[in-house]
Amino acid sequence: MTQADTLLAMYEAMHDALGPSDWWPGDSPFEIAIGAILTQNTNWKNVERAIGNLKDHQVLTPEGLHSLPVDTLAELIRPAGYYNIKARRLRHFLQFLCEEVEYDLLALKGYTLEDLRPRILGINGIGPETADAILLYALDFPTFVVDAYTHRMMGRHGLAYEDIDYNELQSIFMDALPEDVALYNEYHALIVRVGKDWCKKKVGLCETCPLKHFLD
DNA sequence: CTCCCGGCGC
DNA sequence: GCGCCTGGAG
Repeated sequence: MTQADTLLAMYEAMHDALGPSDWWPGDSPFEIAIGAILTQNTNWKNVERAIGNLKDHQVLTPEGLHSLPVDTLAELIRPAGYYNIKARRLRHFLQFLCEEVEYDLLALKGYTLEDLRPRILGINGIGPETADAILLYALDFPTFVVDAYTHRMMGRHGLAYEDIDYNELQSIFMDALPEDVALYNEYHALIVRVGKDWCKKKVGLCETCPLKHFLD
């Protein structure tokens, strides 16, 4: 069985067990992008509270959010944690949107992935995972999102060494899988779901895991 | 107490 | 490479 066959079979196993994920949760591409920044090392439930606050104050638009003083923004996103840092990170992203496309997020779809990804990574506060989440889930670019769950799951299955870096792990998936936005979208979603419920940090609940047949 | 769909600055 | 940022749930 080749690496590609294994990764595709793992996808099938997770999808058969869990069904479609319908990701990313969010009512608009802009909301998805904001959620990607707010969820950095943070439980999604807390992000939902923060986004709810932004909606309640009717500022979940690029111009509306950018018009807020940073302290006001921080207070609104407080439930998401790291609120002072994240308020600044959101403003860096909004500043980029303003300068690059005059707040028209979807205009970024006209860029090539190769051109746009480095620009997104150049925004202070947006690293590779957040950048790829925005590119894939908000803008439909075919880039694979790697996160802590991906590292853990691949490590425990002997498919990646422990200190593999982001780009290497991303390449394992992108070299093996067909370039398919819907597949990348659902694959990462399934990894997160398995990571939360089975492939936990301290101990994996391997006995009941959808991927148990892929252990040595 | 640990963990959470990380990233930065030192 | 390490400390820091932070609230909320379990």
